[in-house]
Amino acid sequence: MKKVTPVKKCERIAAVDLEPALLLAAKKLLTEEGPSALSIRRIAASAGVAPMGVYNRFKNKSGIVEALFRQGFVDFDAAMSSVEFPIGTEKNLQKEYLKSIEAMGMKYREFAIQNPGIYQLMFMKSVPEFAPTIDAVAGAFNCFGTLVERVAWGQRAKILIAGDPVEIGQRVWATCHGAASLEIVGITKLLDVENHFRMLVATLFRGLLRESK
Amino acid sequence: MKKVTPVKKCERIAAVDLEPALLLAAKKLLTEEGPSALSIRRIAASAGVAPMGVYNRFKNKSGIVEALFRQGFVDFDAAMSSVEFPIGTEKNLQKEYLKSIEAMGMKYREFAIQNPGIYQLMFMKSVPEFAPTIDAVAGAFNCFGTLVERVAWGQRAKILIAGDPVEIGQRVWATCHGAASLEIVGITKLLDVENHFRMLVATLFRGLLRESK
DNA sequence: TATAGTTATAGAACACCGTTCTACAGGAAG
DNA sequence: CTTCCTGTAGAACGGTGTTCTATAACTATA
Repeated sequence: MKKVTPVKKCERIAAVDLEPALLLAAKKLLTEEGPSALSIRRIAASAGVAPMGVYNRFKNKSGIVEALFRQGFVDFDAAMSSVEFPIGTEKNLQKEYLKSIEAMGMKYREFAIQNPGIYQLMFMKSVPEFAPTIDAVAGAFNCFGTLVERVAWGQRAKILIAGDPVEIGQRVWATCHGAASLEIVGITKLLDVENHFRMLVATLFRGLLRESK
Repeated sequence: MKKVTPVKKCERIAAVDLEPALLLAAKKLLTEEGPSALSIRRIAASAGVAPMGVYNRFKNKSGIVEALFRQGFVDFDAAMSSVEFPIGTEKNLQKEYLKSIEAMGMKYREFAIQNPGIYQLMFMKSVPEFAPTIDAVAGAFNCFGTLVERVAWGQRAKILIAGDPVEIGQRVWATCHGAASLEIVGITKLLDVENHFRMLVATLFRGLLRESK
């Protein structure tokens, strides 16, 4: 038995690239049937492979779930960053600023409503046996930076009250998350939930305004 | 085979009353080890009985989980209702009102922090295979009434802005839930989370004030 | 090209899960 | 005492995550 220099995994090219197929199948199961349908056997079967096919690409179930978790935050960040933001010192700056904030809020809700399975995985521990690694959590907090920057921008423009922009950003996040998550799990009697969300964000920012109007 | 009038279950007295013991064991498991530890076998073993002992008292797993769910809302309602509320038309009424609102908010957070397992069961679908019956959901919405009443009270006292008190109450609930749930799942970098919660509620109610101050 | 070595695969196996079935023990009613 | 019913324990079934085993396929070297 002679020792042999091992061959790198990535040098090998699979006939079909399984990893994306597995992730797609997992996302589909999570979205369409919820967390309890997210099993190794079903993911593998849905991708047309044996359960071991999952373990060959990922360490274990937490591994593939974490891949969904990370991709979720990438998509989430893209959605949030896509919202336009006032650039210069225009006329009616405060009005423009609040309009963009409202748009961010509505974009937040849109992401949550359109991706409830992923959203619950990201923010609501919906897969009980899964806990993200500290590395994945750090990646998740990156998206938070965009929000903090926009809060700080509003403070520099003398629109918002003073204070730690991280703490104030967390107030905004908590507010959006509260409404979105209650809506996802169906804890509401309201008919027009979209308008409720809009009003909630508006109320919070009325409370955050430097000058009362 | 003659038809016999059946004996009522409750006429029989068990040596030890198993139902409370099972519920206690279930709550303990949920609190100390999380939703994935909440299994029929472990609940039964923890109460010193075979798995069938659970099925004799409850229809199935959802049955015992729903009992936890219902009891959670009873305890939650008691906690919320325990917060003092200004009664008459005192001096500094607005100040007193806002103080009691802040106290309610902090009580909300206290309940969530001290009963994270139950809280997640109640508001975050933490047990994937469990969905409360419409009857249990109706019971859950009862606690919401207290909040709505206090919002309406603030409107009558000309402290808060006008609007549907149910919708405004939902804004308050969503805000508290957002901060509490993010704290429970650990999505925050803040050091003083308690103060953050207090500031958030204060911000929301600054936005809900009729007269800007 | 032929052979050796490494990898990915399928499938069985293990311990756990919720649930159901079966057989048995014990008390209540006639 | 006999009959009936209830609550019990334990096995069993199909599901879960995970590991092990044997085989097939592919890469690298002689």
